[in-house]
Amino acid sequence: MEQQRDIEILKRAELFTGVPTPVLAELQAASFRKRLAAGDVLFRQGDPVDTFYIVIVGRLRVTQTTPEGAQVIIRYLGPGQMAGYSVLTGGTQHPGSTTALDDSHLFGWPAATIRDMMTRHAAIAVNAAAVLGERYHEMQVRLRELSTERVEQRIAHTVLRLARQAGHRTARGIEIAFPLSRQDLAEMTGTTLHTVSRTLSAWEEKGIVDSGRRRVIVCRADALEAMAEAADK
Amino acid sequence: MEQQRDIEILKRAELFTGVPTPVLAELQAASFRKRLAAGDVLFRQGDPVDTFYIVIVGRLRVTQTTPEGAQVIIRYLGPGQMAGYSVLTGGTQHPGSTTALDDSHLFGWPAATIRDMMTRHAAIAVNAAAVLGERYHEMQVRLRELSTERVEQRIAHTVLRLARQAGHRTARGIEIAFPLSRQDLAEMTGTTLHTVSRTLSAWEEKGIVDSGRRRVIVCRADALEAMAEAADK
DNA sequence: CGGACTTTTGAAGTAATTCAAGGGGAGTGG
DNA sequence: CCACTCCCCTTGAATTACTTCAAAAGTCCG
Repeated sequence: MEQQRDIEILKRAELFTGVPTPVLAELQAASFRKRLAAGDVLFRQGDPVDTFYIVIVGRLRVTQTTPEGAQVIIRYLGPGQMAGYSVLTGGTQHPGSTTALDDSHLFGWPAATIRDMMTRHAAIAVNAAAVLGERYHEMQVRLRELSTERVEQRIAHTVLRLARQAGHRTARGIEIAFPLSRQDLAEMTGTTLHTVSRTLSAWEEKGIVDSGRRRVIVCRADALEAMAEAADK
Repeated sequence: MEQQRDIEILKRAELFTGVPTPVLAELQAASFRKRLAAGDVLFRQGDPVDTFYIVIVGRLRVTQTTPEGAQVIIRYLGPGQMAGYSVLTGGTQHPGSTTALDDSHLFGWPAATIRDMMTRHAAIAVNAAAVLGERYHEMQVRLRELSTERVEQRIAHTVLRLARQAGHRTARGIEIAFPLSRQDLAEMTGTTLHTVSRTLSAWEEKGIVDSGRRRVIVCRADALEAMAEAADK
C-alpha cells in the first residue's frame, strides 16, 4: 500500500526517528507531495515561512545571498533531511533560499500542522532540537575552519565532508553524487572560483582527485586528510 | 521565599519560557547551584557531557580550540541563557570550552534530569529547538560575513552585535558590558589582534568608538552601521 | 614600583584576489 | 551532424589586504 510505504519513508526521516507509527500515520495523512525539477526553487530567502518539507529523493542546496549579490552555500540537503527549519523555531522569514540540484520529491506540510504535532508529541520536538543542534555544531566547525585555516586546507576539509555526506564509490574513487562546480566550492570555502580551480588542478597533478565540469572524484582520501590536518599552518 | 525567587528566574530563562509553574517548581527542586569566579572554567572542550546549566548572573565565553592552538570564540552567554546544549542534543563530548568572564552564578542539573524533563514536557523541547535554531541562524550570518566581507566590515558587524547583545548606555555611548580585548575581537572575526588594534585606532581617530584596555564603547553606532553595510566591497 | 598583560605602530612579506584572456564540453538548433 | 552558443574551467600577471615579524609603550595589580 502506498500509505504504508510513505510511513516507512517518514520513519527514516531525521525529524521522525523513534516516533510511534500511529503518529506517523497522522503525519502521512496531513502531508502533500511536492515535485521539483533540477534548478527549481523551493523557497527564496525572505519568503514568509508557511510550509515545512522533508526530502524523499533528490538533492537540494541552501544558500544565503548578501545585499551585494555575493552568495554563500549554507548546506546541502539529501533524502530524509528537513527543509524549512524556521517553521520549527517560529521564524517568519526564510533565512536562505533552497534550490533543487536534481529532480526531487518531497513531503510537505503547512507550518501550523507541524507546529501542532511538535507540541503534542515531545519526541518530534526532541528530534528537532537534536537536528538543529547538529547543524549548529557543523556551523561551529566551518566557522573555525574559515577563521583559522588557509584556503587549501579549507577546500580539503570541505571536499572530504561532501565525500562523506554524499559520496558514491566508483572505480576511480569516491565521487560526489551531485553536480559541484568550482564556484560552488568557492562559495562553501569563502574564496574565489579561480583559487579553487588552481587548487584542484594542483591536486589533480598529484593524483589526489579527478575532477571536471561540475564533477569531483576523490581518489586518495588519505592524502586529502593529510592536507586538511596540515599542522604546518 | 528563596524557592519562589528561583522559580521567577527560571521563568525568564530562554529554555523555560511558557513552561507551567509546577514544572518550574520541579526543575527548581532538582537543581543545584554553581558559582564561578572570573576566569574559572565551567567545562572544557572534549569533556564528557553530563551537566546542563542556566546562567543566573554573570557572563561566560564559549570557545573552540584547534589542535594547533588557535582559538575561535563561538559566543558569549548572559543571564537566562543555557550552557551545555549538547545535553539537549545527545552529544557525548562538549564541542567547546566555557569560561566565566565575571564572577558568575548558575543553576545546574544532571543531564538525565533535563533530558527526562524535555521528554515529558514538549514545551521545553520546543523551546530547545527554538533556541538552537536561533543560534544556528546566528552562525549562518557570521559564516556569511566571514566569507564575503573585509576585515573592517566584519569587526564593525561584530562590535555592533555585541553592543546590541550586551550594550550598556553611558554618557559617552554604548559600552560593551564585559571585558573585551583586541585578541577577543580578533578571535571573533577571524583576524589578528594587530589588525583589530589598527582598525580600532582608526575609528577612535574619527570619534566612532572610544576604547581601551579590554574595553569598547561605541560612540557613533550610525557610523559603524555605515561601515558594516559598505556596499563598495 | 616591579612585573605581567595588553595595546600600539612600523616595516617587510605573502597568500590570495583581481584583472585579463583564452580554451573546451555539452547541449541546441538548423 | 555540424556549427553555434552558453557555461564552466584554466592559467598567467599584477595588485593588495592582511599577516607576520619586531619592538616599544601603556596600564593594571599586588
